[in-house]
Amino acid sequence: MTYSLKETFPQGVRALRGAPGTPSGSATTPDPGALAAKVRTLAPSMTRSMQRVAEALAGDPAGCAHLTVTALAVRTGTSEATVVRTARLLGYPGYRDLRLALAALAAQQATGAPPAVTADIAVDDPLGDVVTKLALEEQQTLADTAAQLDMTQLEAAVGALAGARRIDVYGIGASGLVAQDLAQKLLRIGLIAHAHSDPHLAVTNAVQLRAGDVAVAVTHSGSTHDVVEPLRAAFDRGATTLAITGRPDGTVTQYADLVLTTSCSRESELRPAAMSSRTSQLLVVDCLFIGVAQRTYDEAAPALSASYEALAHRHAPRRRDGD
Amino acid sequence: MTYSLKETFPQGVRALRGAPGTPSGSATTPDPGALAAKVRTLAPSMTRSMQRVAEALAGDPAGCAHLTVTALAVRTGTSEATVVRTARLLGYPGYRDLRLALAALAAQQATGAPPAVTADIAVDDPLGDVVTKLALEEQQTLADTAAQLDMTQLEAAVGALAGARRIDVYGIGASGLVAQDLAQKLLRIGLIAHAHSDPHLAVTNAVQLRAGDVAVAVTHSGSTHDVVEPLRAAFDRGATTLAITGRPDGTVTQYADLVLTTSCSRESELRPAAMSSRTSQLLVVDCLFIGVAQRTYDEAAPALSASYEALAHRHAPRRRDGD
DNA sequence: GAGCCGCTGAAAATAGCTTTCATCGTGTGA
DNA sequence: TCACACGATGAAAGCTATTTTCAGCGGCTC
Repeated sequence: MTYSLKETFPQGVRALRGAPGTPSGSATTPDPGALAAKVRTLAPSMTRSMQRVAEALAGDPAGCAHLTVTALAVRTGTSEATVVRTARLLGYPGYRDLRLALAALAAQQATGAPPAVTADIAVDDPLGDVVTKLALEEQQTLADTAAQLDMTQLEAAVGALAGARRIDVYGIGASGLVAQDLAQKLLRIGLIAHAHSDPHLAVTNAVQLRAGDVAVAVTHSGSTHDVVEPLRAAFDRGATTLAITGRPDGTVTQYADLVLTTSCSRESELRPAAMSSRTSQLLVVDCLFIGVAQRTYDEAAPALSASYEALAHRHAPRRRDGD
Repeated sequence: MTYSLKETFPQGVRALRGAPGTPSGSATTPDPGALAAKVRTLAPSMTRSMQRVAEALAGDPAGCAHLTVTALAVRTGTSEATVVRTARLLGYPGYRDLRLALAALAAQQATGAPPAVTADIAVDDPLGDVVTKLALEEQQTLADTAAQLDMTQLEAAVGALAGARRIDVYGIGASGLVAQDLAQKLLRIGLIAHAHSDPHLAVTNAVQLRAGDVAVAVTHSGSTHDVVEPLRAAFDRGATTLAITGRPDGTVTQYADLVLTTSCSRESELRPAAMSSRTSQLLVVDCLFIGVAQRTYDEAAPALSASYEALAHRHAPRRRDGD
């Protein structure tokens, strides 16, 4: 099987440093649950006709599984080419494989409990409903994120971080907090990590990096200039660069050796995507943290306890546990 | 689709009246579970090579789902024709459809027996397990938090924030990020909110508060001195004080008019409670935010859009969405 | 031991999937 | 405002995978 994929990845450049994005189809069944999430994640980067196809897929996976490329093209009022393009964007080598995943998904849905659909949070929802809906949405986001996380990239990212001489993390706004969270955690296990939210300082720091260092960019949009620039600087200096983004097609991935994609829950007016992406980002951060802690256990464990001890007296009478 | 079926049903007549044995392809999922049984039932009526194929199918449905006719023929040491014949005998119009059913079956099997048990994350867990376990744990935390949240207190807190002249949020370390998150969100909907992580500045600010202002303390331990002090100062000055804490018996609640309790998931060595409390805290913060946004919708909505507009140009070429 | 029957796989035929390419619409810069 | 460039799109060519055909071969019967 030799799929050329020419049309899908025409950029070419990235390939030199190992193109990210492909969901490393190695696993026997790459969890079909990821499909719905992927559709949502990638929808913004789709063209109109591709969105029509994606919509049909998400709407009736079981039905679509029975259709040939041509049939699906007709049903969605598009062409075979578009259907195949959509399949590629969703991470499958071609329509054939998408169809298999679709069948699997349909089976899972049929087996699994009824979806328990969460309606959008409305302006006049009573507070009790808000809590419930929010919790469910976030739970969904977590499941989606876990399902579509590229384990190969994650492994590589953990490896890079664990062996890094120095780690810089860039993030602005809400993503800035996630960046800080990552840096804080890594510091606690004895790594040299810093989060930068000031764009100028970030770039200033980035140009100090070199091979063996790691730079991490956290951005939901994938194109936040103030975050892309530092990463680019680090990339140019030869540091290993990692992007944690909700948009695998964003500009940030051009300068990222490794990409970890976050998925966003349904957005609503009161709760825009940028705000709900946090959950997903934090899960990724935690995975990175635990991964690194495992790899460097001998140094991480004492470092972790040490930081508790250090903070213990900061708490009033009662028991110790760091905040 | 025009399958001639000549070899399998050479009688010709039956086809006209709807051949039996065909799993009535109309149904969305023709029950893939039946496959194993069918193999057993039909095995006696199979030729030797067909049995070899059927055996392979029953033995490793997931694996076979990935194979083309040719590949399966090779694996079973038979020919394409035999594979197709087997598929027909099993009741599918052709190999293509058998393959779909196979994928569905594999998915069902995978879903049916998921370990589900959230054992502690161990040092030697493979990364894939870590991701799954983490996601499950966090989901559990969210459910727990939502379940035990005191709606009366939440209502009251939302009311206080919505009508506040000025809002101060105190938090240190990991909780400091949550504090910042709350402040950022409230700022976006036009409230005057600030997060303080510097204990001295926090106290300095706290003593400026008075009735009509709101002070929020975020602390997992409930007794972080650097957070309790500012809240106490605010409390003494007559401001409305809110504590978001995991320990409703902590010292912080002594100076809190309102208390929102967060719940923490099981802690493990690699993932101490302080670190996992974040999820719960953030859910509470989001509930507060949405609650306030609902109450002040007329001002909140435009303020929210305004902040997107303001940030839009910060993103490189592609479509807008704030970080 | 010879003839018949039907299983079997090689290869031809076809259906379905993938790629290419020309066209069209849209947004951009002069 | 117009010309230009670029990306999206579908028609059709090209190719792969599936299906069908058909000749050969082995076993079974007489």
